[in-house]
Amino acid sequence: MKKNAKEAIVRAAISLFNSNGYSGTSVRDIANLARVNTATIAYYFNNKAGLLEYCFMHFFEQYIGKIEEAYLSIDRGAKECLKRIVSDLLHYQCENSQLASFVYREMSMDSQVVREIMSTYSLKEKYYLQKIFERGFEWQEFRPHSIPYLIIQLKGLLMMPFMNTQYMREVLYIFPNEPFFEQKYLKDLHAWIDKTLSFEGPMMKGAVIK
Amino acid sequence: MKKNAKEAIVRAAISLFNSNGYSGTSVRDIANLARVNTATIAYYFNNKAGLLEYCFMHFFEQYIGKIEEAYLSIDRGAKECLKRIVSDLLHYQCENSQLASFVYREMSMDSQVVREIMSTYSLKEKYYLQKIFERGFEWQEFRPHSIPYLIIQLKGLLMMPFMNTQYMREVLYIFPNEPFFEQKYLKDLHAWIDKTLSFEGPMMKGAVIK
Amino acid sequence: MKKNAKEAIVRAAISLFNSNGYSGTSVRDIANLARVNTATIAYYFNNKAGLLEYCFMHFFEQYIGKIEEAYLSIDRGAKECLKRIVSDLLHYQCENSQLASFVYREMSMDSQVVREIMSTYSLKEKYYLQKIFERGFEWQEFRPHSIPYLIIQLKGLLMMPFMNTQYMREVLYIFPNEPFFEQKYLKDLHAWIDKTLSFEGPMMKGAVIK
Amino acid sequence: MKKNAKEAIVRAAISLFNSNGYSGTSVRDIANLARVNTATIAYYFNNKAGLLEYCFMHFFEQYIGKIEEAYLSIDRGAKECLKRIVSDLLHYQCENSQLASFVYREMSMDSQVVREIMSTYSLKEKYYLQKIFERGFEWQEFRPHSIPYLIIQLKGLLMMPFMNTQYMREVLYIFPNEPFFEQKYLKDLHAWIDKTLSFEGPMMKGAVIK
DNA sequence: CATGAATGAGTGTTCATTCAT
DNA sequence: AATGAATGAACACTCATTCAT
Repeated sequence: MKKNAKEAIVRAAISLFNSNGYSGTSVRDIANLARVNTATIAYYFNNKAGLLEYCFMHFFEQYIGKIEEAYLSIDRGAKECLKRIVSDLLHYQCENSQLASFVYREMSMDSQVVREIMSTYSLKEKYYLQKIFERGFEWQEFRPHSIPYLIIQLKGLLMMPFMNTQYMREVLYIFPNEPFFEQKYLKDLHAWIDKTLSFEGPMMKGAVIK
Repeated sequence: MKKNAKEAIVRAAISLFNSNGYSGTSVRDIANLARVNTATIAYYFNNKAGLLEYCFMHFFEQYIGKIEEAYLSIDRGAKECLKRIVSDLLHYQCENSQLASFVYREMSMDSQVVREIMSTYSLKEKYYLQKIFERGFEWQEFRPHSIPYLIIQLKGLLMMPFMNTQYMREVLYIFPNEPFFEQKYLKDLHAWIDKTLSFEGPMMKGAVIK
Repeated sequence: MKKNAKEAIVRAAISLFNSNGYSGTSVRDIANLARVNTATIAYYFNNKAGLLEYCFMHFFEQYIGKIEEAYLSIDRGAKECLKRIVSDLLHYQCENSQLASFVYREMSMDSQVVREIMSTYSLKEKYYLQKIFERGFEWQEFRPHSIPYLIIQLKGLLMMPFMNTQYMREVLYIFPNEPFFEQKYLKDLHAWIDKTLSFEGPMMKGAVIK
Repeated sequence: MKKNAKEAIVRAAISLFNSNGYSGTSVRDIANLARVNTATIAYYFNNKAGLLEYCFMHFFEQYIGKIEEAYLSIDRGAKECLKRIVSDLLHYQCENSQLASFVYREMSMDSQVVREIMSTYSLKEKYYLQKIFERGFEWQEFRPHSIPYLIIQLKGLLMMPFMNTQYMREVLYIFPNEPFFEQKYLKDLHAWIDKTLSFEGPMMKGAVIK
């Protein structure tokens, strides 16, 4: 247990950042929860900001990884590719719901630190989505539309369940970290791709390709 | 200028809470921006928490007001009613984008204060949406579907542009407080209602009624 | 009730000063208890210090008054006179136990304000007691002894029950504002005068005078 | 000097609490006098209240210790034992006059903190005094009398010189921390035991035992 | 590898007081 | 005669951070 103090710190940090926010969490709180000395955090991450940075990096490294990996299958069609991305990202969020929730929230703050980390990943994500949408328009899989507005909608649908998990649980009785949710919500996301984004449903794709 | 110190405080608070978060903002920062003394904040709102509460109340009072008002037109059809709600809420958010942005973010925190204020409004909102969806199913305007999952999607689409305005501006070049955005995004929301939520478009409704 | 706001303030002040001490009591607390506005206190007493001063003056004016009045009967013998003083002061303390308790405590602070008020009264008190003791020695009513040391003992015995009323009540089950206490304790004080201060008891006095 | 910051804080605290009272003293004042940082006080004592508690504990631990130690000699007679207690306590107070003065004053406040600490010690003290008085009555060393009333008088005589040292110095010209005072006042206390408490003087004890 | 001691800056809050009304 | 609005200064306390060990 004492061996990986670093991991314990990260775990504690994610949990507390998620409940109380970054500036609402003190390094002492984290240290207490992780059962290490306060100075140990400085030892591993230099700063409180360093710890935040580590969490963000950790999250987005994998986040972008999923997108990049799925993008390799672009040749099987834009819709197919997008569906896979949506599926993988949803799965990733479900598995790391606390981290996702906290990262999405903190992203919206004016922090210089966050801003710098984010920009790279945001641009990468935009790049891939843009590519896929353009391909979809070209091959007439998707209804022509403003790409930024599509990105908003897609991200809105994807992120929403993790932006306010407390509301999800206590008002809607939906539990985003249960496997049942993942299956069910994935269908809804695919429905959006099929109905709103695409021309008129899954069958169209075949017709066009031919 | 000295007359309405209270209003100045609220304006400053919304702005700073939006950029730095609630716990990332000190009452002294607010006081400085509002050009009043720190103690004046305590005089009007007792607490920093009291100021937060005031902002939340202010926001949700109007937010629910819009929904209640629009709900009166339920007899003209569920889809029509829902479209009006979406339109009004979007407009309200655009006009108060800072407040909306900050409220949506802070809602996701584990604060006891926020929790208590929220619960009432969240339940009211759910109540009206539920009524509308049920009516839509009954009159066969909407595809039958799990109501909570519809609420997530609707709220996701509605809230997303205001959850991370910085990302919107700097990555997607979309400016949620400009009138152009409102018009354009409203169409997308209506498209979701027509394509994904409803059976197959605006004309269907008449057909069914017949 | 609104007529004599001043009296209400004083009453509230005595009560709160007694429980929480002078610096432990805020003018807002006093104002709240007296059901007046905070500024009303400033109106009547200028200062918080002014209110304290008023309480002290009020207490010592009467305190010294009792001594002066009793001193008029010095010709009936020093012991007789001292017993009357002791009796009157004890009675006065019992009737104003809260005020007495608080004044005795606050006297021991290094406050400049208190110091100045006190000095006059302390010197007056000392003057009369000194006179009485000297007379007692001269007429051989009292055992010759250092006057300051006698004053300490006398004051110690007189003040003690009011210096820690909470201890009196909760540990010794003695209630200094009940009439029973006054009667009983007065006997003890007289006993001290008879046994320790005087030569050998009440009867001696007559013998000497003869 | 930097080594024992804790001790420096306690010394400074006792001095300032004594002059200005607990609530009249700010932690910054204490920190300045002790030449440490304000936060250092929180580091060692958590709270301002924690520092107060420490002072009280420190005082009463030794105070009760003196009583308990002296009580061991109860077999040599109640009067003898009581005289030793009085002697030891007087000596202890003289050596720690500032602390004693401040503790006695603060005891009379309605503070919850103080109340809790006190109760234990007050009861212990009462227990031993009661035992001694009862023994004294039984062996006919002491005049039968209500024990609580005896305790008041004894404590009044013992504590008085330290309850208002400023008055002692400036009005009576008595300096409670000088050795001369201790000797002289001890005689007075013994006189009270011999004259008022006991039957008729030191020799009586032997007579009764026979 | 990890920590206990200590800190300067900053936190939210409360204070006694003022002043136009 | 009495007050509501507003304040500057002070309050106890917590913060992230440093550094010798």
